[in-house]
Amino acid sequence: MTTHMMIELIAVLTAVRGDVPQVMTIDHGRQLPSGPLESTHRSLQAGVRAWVERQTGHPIGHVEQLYTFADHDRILATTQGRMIAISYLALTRSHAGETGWRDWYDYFPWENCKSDEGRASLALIERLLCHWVAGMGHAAERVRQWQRCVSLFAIGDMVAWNDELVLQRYELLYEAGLVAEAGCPPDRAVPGQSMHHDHRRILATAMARLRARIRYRPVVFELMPEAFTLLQLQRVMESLSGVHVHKQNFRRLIMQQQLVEETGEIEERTGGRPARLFRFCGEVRQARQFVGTKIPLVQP
Amino acid sequence: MTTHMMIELIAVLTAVRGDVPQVMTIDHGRQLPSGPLESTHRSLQAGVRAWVERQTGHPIGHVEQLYTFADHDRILATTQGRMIAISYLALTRSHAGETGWRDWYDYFPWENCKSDEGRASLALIERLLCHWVAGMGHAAERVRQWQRCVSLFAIGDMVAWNDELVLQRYELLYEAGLVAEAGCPPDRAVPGQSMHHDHRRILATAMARLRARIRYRPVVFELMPEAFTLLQLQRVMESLSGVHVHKQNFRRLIMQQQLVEETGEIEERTGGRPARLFRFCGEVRQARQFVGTKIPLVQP
DNA sequence: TGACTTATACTCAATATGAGCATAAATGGC
DNA sequence: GCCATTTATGCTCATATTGAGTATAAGTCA
Repeated sequence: MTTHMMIELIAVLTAVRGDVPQVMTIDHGRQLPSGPLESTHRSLQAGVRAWVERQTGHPIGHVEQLYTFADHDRILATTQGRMIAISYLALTRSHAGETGWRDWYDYFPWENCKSDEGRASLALIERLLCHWVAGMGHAAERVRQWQRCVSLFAIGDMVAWNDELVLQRYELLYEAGLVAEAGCPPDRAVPGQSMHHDHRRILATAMARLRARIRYRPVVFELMPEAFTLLQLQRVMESLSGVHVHKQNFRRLIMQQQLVEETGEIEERTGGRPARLFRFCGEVRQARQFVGTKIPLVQP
Repeated sequence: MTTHMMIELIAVLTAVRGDVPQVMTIDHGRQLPSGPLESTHRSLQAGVRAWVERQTGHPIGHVEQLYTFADHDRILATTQGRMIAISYLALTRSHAGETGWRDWYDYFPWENCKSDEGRASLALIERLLCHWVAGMGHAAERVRQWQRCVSLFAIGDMVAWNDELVLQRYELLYEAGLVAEAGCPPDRAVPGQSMHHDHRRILATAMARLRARIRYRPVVFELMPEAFTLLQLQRVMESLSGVHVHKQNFRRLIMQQQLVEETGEIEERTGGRPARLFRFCGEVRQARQFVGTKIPLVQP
């Protein structure tokens, strides 16, 4: 009765260059880095950590388990066993001159509502989904699915855009047959690069998790350089979440939570008035490490 | 290089009887129900679902993956492979006359700050932790660990109790050698029943997850009967989170979010003035299923 | 009847939040 | 130097949310 399983560890390694969130890939951007759990790994997280550090040479800060699933498409022919994939979200800092990094929004253009490209992509999706729903047999089903489209893609201003529903939006597009992974011919698919297996799905899970995390936990700082201006921090938050932030309110919240302290240095090349540099005060925070962060993420 | 793995599915099946949260166990409360992933299971969640429904006869509502880990203590002697455990949180409704249900707080008395027993247990823990910290060599380490005790167990009113840190508190007690699972003799251990393997740890993870979920998602209703009074709902929330709620504010928030609608019936046996009965309006919610819940959980 | 319990409606002060105004201090072009 | 432009930073203000309490209604039980 006991079936033999192969365990695959999949990492969504994320960094930010400038203010563009990026993900580490292999196979020309078609796959996430992954490898089998080996007997030398002392734990699952140790396996991921060892594996990622071997690949990138960078130490990883935050590592977090995402999800475990049995991959349907990849039954192991040799052993009759199944493939179990355990996915992780890992964060790292800078990465000068490394290969394999791709922009998040190459895979999910519609998740970047800040950019023109993102908005164009959303407008196209709205039309395609409308067409998909229109082709349905039952009227009740039409209404139900259109409601789903409306709430997930914030169609028609009746409902606000929720930046954490990355996975649900991808799944809707998959169901609607609008992504290449669902067998859609490229010319009729929604914009955005596809990936092998269900790796784009895993990336969506990671994005959703990170967008949720940065709201309540000071994990953004894992992605920031040692010293940064408040605008740099804001830009990173905005690029991760894909939405705009009210500048003054953002500063107010960051300051009053005492998440950061001044380094004493000044950044001169801001393009305007020079800005104070800050660092994350992790030392102070470690004592009360379980307090949350609250960061205001609002609409444009 | 490929190692053979055995996959075990572990379920933390939770229900509420009256206003006491309970967990389904086997082996006289010493283990969580668990079983191997079988080749007939079409997916991991299907495996858990089929398995739990076979055990309890109840349909399960909400099922959610908790965590996957490699169990260190249980290397499979036969195949040289490792044991991988995938744990799930499952919610179900009533369960009259079934065996195997145990109170949450039999395992974690200190998590129930509402009860006298819980407060007594916390007072004892405070003394034991104080003793543990005092016995440390380095002064810096003493300070660091005491800080940790203070913030996790809200010692001394400087920091508020955080009901979601169930796992971190258990891990601290484990590190301090104050639980039976860590090899502590029963007479010197903290009150609370132990479990085999790391099942108490998994239960802690589930409790933490559920406490976090009920804040933002309308999952409480999975545990409620069809019709209920607002006080019943409040009592369930309080028992799950282990803290008190301000009655009037709780009602205000529930009502203004339109999570529930009146059934038109009246509950007469309240012990006081009769109360209106409500039901969860899931139908209405399904349309906008991605909106959150906000429930005020405060201190006594 | 009166003590006690629960239900329910309101009030009020303290914060938190969203949006904007105003000023400071740099840049570059003329 | 002067001015438009950019970013930084401090401050105000209306509104919404939250925590806590008062008041009253409508039952039970002794």
